[in-house]
Amino acid sequence: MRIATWNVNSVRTRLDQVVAWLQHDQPDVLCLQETKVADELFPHAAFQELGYATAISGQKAYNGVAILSRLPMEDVQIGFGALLPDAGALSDQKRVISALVEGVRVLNLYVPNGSSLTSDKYGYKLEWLSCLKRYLEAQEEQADPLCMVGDFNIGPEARDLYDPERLTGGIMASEAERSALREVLGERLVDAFRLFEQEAGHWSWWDYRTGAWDNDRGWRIDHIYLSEELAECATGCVIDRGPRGNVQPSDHTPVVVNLAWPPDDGEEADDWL
DNA sequence: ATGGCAGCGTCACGCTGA
Repeated sequence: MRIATWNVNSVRTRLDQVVAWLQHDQPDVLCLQETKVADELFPHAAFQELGYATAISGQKAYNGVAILSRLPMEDVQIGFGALLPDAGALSDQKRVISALVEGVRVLNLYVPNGSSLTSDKYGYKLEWLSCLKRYLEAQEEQADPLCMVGDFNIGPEARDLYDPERLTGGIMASEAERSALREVLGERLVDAFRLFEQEAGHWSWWDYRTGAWDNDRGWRIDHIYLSEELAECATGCVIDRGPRGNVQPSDHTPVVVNLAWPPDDGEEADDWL
């Protein structure tokens, strides 16, 4: 099973690029962030024509997440509110959607950016991450293997930033954000990309401004996290830089994980014997 | 220290993102 994540910065503006990428890469599941469209205007048909079912949680102009799947998708859950009745206003912005695919809980997140360390939005980001931690505790009780993907708006380590000396401590690289993310991951979730690649220089986002793409000044802020039973099945995880080089690109590019899932029945039988 | 680029909503430019 191949699962991908891509912040497309408007699914309508990027529709042709997303369709082309789906046809080329053929993931089983593609999770989108920043769809920036109200549900009634979501371009379902373009994806259905390619054999992908759609699960969406959108709003006008900002945020918005979607899951596209060519495998059967069950039990779609929208917002923190689906598992946390007391999530309240933290569930208002459309940043959380999940679905069960082949017995895997695919959780698609668009973590708030936070704007700057002195902004109210920064406090909201930390609050939101703390709510996510509680949400995952509730999810764990359901006992489904978890594949948590999305735009985390955090570079977890120095090797995830093009200029760690200058950027560490600032927005998306502050200790409070990083430690909130570590709390979310706990002992349960591992970064799929880092199972296969230890070096710096692998980015998923390049600022539109100041020639960041041309100078390869990027960050790795789009991640795929796996619970243990899935991590054991991971056979590769790559960042596909290609779409960032498109004409009129998103500022993010897709991240893809390959899983040998469901596990081979024969192996299970061997284990059992 | 600041703005730079892009999308949206609604039609001139402010808000938001990262």
